[in-house]
Amino acid sequence: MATPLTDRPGFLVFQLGRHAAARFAARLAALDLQPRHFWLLSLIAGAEGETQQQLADAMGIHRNAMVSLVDDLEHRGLVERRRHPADRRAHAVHLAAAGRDALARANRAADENDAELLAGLDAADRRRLIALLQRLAHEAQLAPAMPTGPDHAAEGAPTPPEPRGRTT
Amino acid sequence: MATPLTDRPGFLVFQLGRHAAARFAARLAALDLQPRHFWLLSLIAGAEGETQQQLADAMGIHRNAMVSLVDDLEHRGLVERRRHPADRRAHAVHLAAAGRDALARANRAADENDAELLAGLDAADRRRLIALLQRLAHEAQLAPAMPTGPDHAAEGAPTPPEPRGRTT
DNA sequence: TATTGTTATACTCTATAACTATA
DNA sequence: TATAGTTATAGAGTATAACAATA
Repeated sequence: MATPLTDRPGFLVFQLGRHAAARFAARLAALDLQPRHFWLLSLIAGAEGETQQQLADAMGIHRNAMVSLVDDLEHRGLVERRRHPADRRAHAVHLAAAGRDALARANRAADENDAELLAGLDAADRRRLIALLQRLAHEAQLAPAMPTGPDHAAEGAPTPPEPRGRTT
Repeated sequence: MATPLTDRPGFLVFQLGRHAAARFAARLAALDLQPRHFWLLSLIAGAEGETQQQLADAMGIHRNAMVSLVDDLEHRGLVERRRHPADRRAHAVHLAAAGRDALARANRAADENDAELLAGLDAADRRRLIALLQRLAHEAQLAPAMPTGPDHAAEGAPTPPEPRGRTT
């Protein structure tokens, strides 16, 4: 007998991730933002002045896709592209004052979203679930997504193992 | 202080879901299948003869998108569209013999994928995590995705609360 | 010679509307 | 009048290649 779909952790995280992202997108629409914008704003707030390449690595996307993402936020006046102090090819991406406000509002929307997602769990189970998910993310070597200290130079952001969808 | 991204359950399930889906897609590519095909095959195997509309509801997609999905599997000889016994507008979607074989192989790929995802957890923690995720999915009223009994007529598949991404 | 940011292109996916045949 | 399936269309997202500037 095959494992039922609903007993598969991979399927469950996929389905829950899609659901959470859709709900979050609906909430963020009032702020004219998308979940990826919130992710990027959070990254920049946690490490100001990083290059677009570094930010793209942290989000697991290509640097080409990062261009339009930074464009979006810059046109809204939420971030700034400055000259990189050490590399004239690169931009140093910084948070603008309006970006801090927008991030604060988006964080409140994320709080609501997480509260809704965890509605059926008590405090102890919430802690257990988050700890287990963090262990999975760590084991999968997913980008830390928010470097907390000054010691995050070169070892992060492993190259994803070519998750191509099609062979044709 | 705002909650770090990596402490947010919504972000964690999103990131892990994306990762698991990408890894699974890479494994399934050898079978010329995508994760959504596996999902659909599993649904049909669990409830033969359902209409495309019912299958679309279970997967949380529009019936328009279901057409090409069933087309894909039918062209590969994995499923069959038969006349619905009670409604001549509808198709009854059934699994072909080759579909059972393909599903068995895809289930083995899913087993590998889940094992990789859970690599860092012992058996007890795996059970705890799956149980917690199932409670979240149940609370979010996500489609059961695999009706186990004959008593799943009309009450399932709640309409998703318009998760539109854009206002413009 | 390699890397950063950028643009262009094609491809996939999604969302919506319309049409038909049935109910 | 409403629903199941289908088709067509436009939009968004993704992946790849190429280029200029700089390392």
